[in-house]
Amino acid sequence: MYTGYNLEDRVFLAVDCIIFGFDDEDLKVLLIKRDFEPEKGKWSLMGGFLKSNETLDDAADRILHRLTGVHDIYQEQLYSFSDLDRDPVARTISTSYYAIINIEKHNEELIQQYNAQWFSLADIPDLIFDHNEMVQKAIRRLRRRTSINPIGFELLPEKFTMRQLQKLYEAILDKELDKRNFINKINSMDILIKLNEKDMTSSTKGSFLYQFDQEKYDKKKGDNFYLKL
Amino acid sequence: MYTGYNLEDRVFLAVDCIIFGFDDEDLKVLLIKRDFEPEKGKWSLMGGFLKSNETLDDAADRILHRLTGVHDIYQEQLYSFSDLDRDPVARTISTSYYAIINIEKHNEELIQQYNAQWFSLADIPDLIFDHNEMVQKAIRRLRRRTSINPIGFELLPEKFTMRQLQKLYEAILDKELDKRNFINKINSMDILIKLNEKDMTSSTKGSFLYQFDQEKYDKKKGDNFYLKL
DNA sequence: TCTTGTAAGTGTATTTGTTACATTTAATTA
DNA sequence: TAATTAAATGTAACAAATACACTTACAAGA
Repeated sequence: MYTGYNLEDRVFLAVDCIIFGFDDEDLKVLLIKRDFEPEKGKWSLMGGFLKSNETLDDAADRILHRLTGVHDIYQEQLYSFSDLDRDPVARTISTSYYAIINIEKHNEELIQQYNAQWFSLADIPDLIFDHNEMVQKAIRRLRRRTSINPIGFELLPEKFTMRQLQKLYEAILDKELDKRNFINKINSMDILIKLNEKDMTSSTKGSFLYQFDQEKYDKKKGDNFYLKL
Repeated sequence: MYTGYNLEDRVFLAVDCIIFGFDDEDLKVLLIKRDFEPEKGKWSLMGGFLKSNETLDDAADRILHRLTGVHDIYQEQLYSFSDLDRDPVARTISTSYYAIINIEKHNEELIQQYNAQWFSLADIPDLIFDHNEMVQKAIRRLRRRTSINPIGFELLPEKFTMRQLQKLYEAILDKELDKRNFINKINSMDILIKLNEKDMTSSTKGSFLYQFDQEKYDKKKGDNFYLKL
């Protein structure tokens, strides 16, 4: 005899994704305008229900792919939300994930199909259910994670300037950083390759492009390096 | 018409609790010997199913209370585990929580009733399902949390010596600390009250007892003080 | 009562890391 | 060729973290 497995205790388990992107100025979140019930017409996170043949990670990846066309990007489970009345239709627990993607690489058609739009953190509208809470939690987590893991690179194009990287960190941490100190700290991590190429769009002089050195990073990962900005 | 709410997608949602305690020497975890199926006779975390009228936090509190007799102790959601075959009986997702309790304060009768036992971290046996993974994740989280939040005090009796506190941190972080540096750091946080009382059991000289100053701590909490040990 | 043993209690110098800060360079455009 | 714009670069002052050794209080036993 099995204890506890009462069919009436089963619940819907949703997965909602906070998708972060960066556009050279601002950190942004991708939201969809719902054209289905409940809360049709309101903004919300992209989400879906866990299927019986997939894990939560799978579901998050599927949901993200459906909206952006990309797979296998940085993604992390955030928290499971379970307020009794969080979903008015049925008792639904939601496990939230946050993902960070290169804003240039998503599939524009899909985004339009879902009436999706990028919102700067400062302009996030009222979302359905507890989605605003999820976004806030994701921002806090992303900030903390940034000091431990150099995940920021996922948000930039393959080649980027120091200035872009600094702008990104400033957007994530929501504070200004000193240019020289920033460069020194980044260089001391020793996980970037300085290219013999310049980006000429930003100034007449041009600024050197850098690339993330995955190999070096993988070697150092174990050392648990902490980047204090 | 509602999208996605298909009854067959519903799952069992379990809550499993990693319960930490400290006995002056070692950090320990409370495990139960299952006298019910599945995996009867094996060691596991205390757990249960989420009921329709409670949140995950509620469920974690209920489960913890059932085993230890205590309510309202430090407790935090850890992670939701969802491997397809993690539970052989039925598709079950488990949200794990970890709790830290004063090892002296639990209800001994309840513990015996559940065939529960405290295990040092080094001696944790094979557990059912993915419970070992949960415990490992909880340990990592507890270690990280310790440097941000002085949650360690929850594990000690109300009055404690500096040496006990140091032993506790050494057990949590699994490394030796310098006595003088430790005391200086703890004092610099300024959240302890030094009592005019000594504990005479540890030495002939006796060592002063301290108490956690909840009021001072609450005031400082906002400053997000970081304790690097 | 004096010697011995045990853990408690205490401060500083050195090293390391963090911050603050200003000038020169390279190229384009007027 | 002068003016403009952003890029690139190094150091000194300050703060924080670490390493480290001797004295004190008391009890127990000689």
